[in-house]
Amino acid sequence: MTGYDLKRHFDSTVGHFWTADKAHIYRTLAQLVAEGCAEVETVAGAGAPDRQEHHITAAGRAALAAWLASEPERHVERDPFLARVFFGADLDDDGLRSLFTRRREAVLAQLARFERMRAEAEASDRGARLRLATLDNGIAHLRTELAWLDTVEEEVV
Amino acid sequence: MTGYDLKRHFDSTVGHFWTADKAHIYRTLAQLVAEGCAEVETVAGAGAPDRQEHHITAAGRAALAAWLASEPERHVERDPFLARVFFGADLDDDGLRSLFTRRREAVLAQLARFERMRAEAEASDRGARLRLATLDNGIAHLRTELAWLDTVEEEVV
DNA sequence: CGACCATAGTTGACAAGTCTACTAGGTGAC
DNA sequence: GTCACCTAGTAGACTTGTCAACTATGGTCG
Repeated sequence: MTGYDLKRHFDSTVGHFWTADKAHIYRTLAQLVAEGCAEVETVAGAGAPDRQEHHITAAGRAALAAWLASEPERHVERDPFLARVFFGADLDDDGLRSLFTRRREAVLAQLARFERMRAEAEASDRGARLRLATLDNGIAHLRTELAWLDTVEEEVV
Repeated sequence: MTGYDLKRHFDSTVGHFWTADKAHIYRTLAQLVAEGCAEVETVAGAGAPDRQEHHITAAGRAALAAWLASEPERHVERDPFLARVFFGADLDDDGLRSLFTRRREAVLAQLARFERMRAEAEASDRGARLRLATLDNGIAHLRTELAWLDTVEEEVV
């Protein structure tokens, strides 16, 4: 893929568990090439600028395999919504209700996007099933978030 | 609180949705004081080093209120476990099973910690109920993760 | 014809956050 | 008595990631 392709993939398919800035993508690609994990092939663009297509090398595959088998790095949690709930007592009733309402709307919108993607997806082989499973993970957590919002709004507001 | 107190609170009560490095905490406190959002009071330590107790100022309360009412920043997701699942087709069966098993163990351990905290907690006033709600949010998502793991392991492995 | 949009990529300056090592006093174990 | 650990805080170097601006080319819309 090119950096541009990668950016689009990050924004669409894996965006719910991994985001990336394009400046970061291009710099990381350059680093991967410098490390011998990827190779670049310049392809003349058809009615568009030239594309710098990046291909994984044998060394890159080995590095990927090592990373896949390694212990997942501890995920740094940082949820600005929950942080607001934590200090929610400093909000008035309207502010608190608004906080929950906006959250619900954002979750519902995200859920609708995911379910549309889910409907269009195919679980042809194991790889596709696993990629689909990450989407199902997102959907399951969004539904949990909605159920939790229901309980909290009933109990607290 | 002192930076030291804050570090302990981050690690215990809010760690599941907001982590912090102590170097970062001390620097942020210094910045808050420089901005007039906090004041420092040096308290002689009782059988321990002096404590730099930080107290919120009126300006700090105003900034907190503004932040509470503001739109929650878009949370940057970055989940190293789901990233591995996404590329899981490049793992052999044992590797994939091990990935899920280790995840399940980590989730169960975290869930046990949260449920112990939940049992010890009291929902005395609205503030306490809201803080408890953030814990319940963590518990709900951990249970969802376990249920999802069950489904995935049945379907894919 | 000009405005705007999509493709494709680059760069500098920053902000955010982490790692490591350090100072320094008091407590408890062996 | 010395070693490890807890409290409490500081500081430099570093990595990571973001923002904003920039260069290009070609196509569509009014």
